[in-house]
Amino acid sequence: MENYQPRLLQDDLYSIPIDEFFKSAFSVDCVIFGYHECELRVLLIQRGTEPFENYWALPGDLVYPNEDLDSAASRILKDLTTLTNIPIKQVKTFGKVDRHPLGRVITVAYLALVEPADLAPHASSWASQTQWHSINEIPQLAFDHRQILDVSLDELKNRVLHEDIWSKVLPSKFTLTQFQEVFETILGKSFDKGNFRKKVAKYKFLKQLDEAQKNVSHRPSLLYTFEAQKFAEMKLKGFSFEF
Amino acid sequence: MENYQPRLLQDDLYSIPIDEFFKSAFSVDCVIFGYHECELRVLLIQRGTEPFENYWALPGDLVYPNEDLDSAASRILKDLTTLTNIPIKQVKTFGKVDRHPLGRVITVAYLALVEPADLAPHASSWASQTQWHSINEIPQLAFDHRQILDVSLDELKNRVLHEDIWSKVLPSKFTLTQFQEVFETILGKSFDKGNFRKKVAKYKFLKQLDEAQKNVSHRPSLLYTFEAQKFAEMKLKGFSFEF
DNA sequence: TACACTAATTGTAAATTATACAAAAAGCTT
DNA sequence: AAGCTTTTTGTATAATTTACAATTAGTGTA
Repeated sequence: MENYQPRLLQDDLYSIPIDEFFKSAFSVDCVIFGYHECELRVLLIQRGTEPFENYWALPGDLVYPNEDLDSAASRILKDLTTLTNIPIKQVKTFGKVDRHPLGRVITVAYLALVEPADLAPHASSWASQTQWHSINEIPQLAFDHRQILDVSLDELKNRVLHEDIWSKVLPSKFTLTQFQEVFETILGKSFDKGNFRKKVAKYKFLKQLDEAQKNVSHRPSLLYTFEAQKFAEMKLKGFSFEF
Repeated sequence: MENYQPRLLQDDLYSIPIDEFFKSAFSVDCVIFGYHECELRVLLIQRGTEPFENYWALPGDLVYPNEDLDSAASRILKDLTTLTNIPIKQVKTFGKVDRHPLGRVITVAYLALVEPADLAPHASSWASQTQWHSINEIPQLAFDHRQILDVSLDELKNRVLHEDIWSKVLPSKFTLTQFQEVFETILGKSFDKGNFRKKVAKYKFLKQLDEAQKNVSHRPSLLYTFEAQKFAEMKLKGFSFEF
């Protein structure tokens, strides 16, 4: 390691031994949003140890010395929710010197959107309490987690327009109304039903089935499926929703 | 530090002493784009030491133990360009286990857009060669810097539509043609002049001056200034360019 | 069986915006 | 004064958005 000297500032920096740079750690914090029937929630854990004992916090963990950053995020998501096929992507890294009371720890925030109903009741290997919290009723959070949550919520609004993470919270056959509700809930706006449907009809990745709802006390809706392949093609060409 | 135990996996992880987690380091790499007269370039340095000796690389440095992440990025930008009032914002963190041959080092990429003409010839405190490279002629880069550059270029295209970083590469009084050229160069498209101008005329943050170009051998263009205040207001309301 | 009820689906006219050009204007140059 | 170049304005058409209204297809009820 001795050759890797910081090179920009020669004067004061060279007086810091290189070992001092290798006394920090990094963690991953996961912002796991859950969408179910027009409700947006986030998964929080209650801490069982100091610092911030008993505070609610985003689920997170230190990254193993031999573990990729992305792998760490997937591991945490899986341990918490048992879900493995959910895309979890980086949001931002938080690196204030004093953000962790016990040492220099920077944390990388990751974001996922899941359907809570998909979760098997998760194993108790996790000591602390785990709970969904409505996005409008968030308790005081440990560390800088409130800031991380706010940034992640903005990022969620952005991603739902540019990526297909919304597809994970819809059943395999869904109505256009359900589709619309996902966007209305996450973006916090509402759209004219007729116009929304007309806009959406152009998208080739929504395929209409020869099948309709049953046992609803009104005109049954036609069902659609999501064709991930087609979406990927359009995304390559720069597609994004414009709601 | 002893209380901060990783909590997710209890079995194998608890056998790793906590100290092992504090043997990593993090660095900041700066992707400094330069725009000048329809040319987009990036600032690279040539490494003077192993690993990757003599390779071109993004300017970067380890983060001081007592230095915020954002501060480290500003420091590097300032040392390299002497510029201090340029916004430099995080792009993404790269954290593959093997990305650095000499140890576990994750790096946080930052992005800035500057006007090369603003740079005072920068001090020689930096040992290695520093050079602007056209975005279309990038040599082989050290580490995973090519990937970092690619991701950052995408991010630049995105940010130029959502933020006012373009304002730093225009003179304080500019023509609408100059304004248009910035977007054409960075986005890699071209726009109809008349239509572009009509669209842009609506934006209140572009203020027309009672002043025109001089000594040009054609009809002189009216000059405009950028009103950052107005832009900030519109951005709060969700404004972004739609080119 | 017919009628009411609900939400799905389709339709439409007006307003707005985008697009592709063309024409006119204003300096400098010769 | 005529020509050159780029700016600036204009315009007719096409395309899209918007705000509603009307119709439809089921279920539940009289």
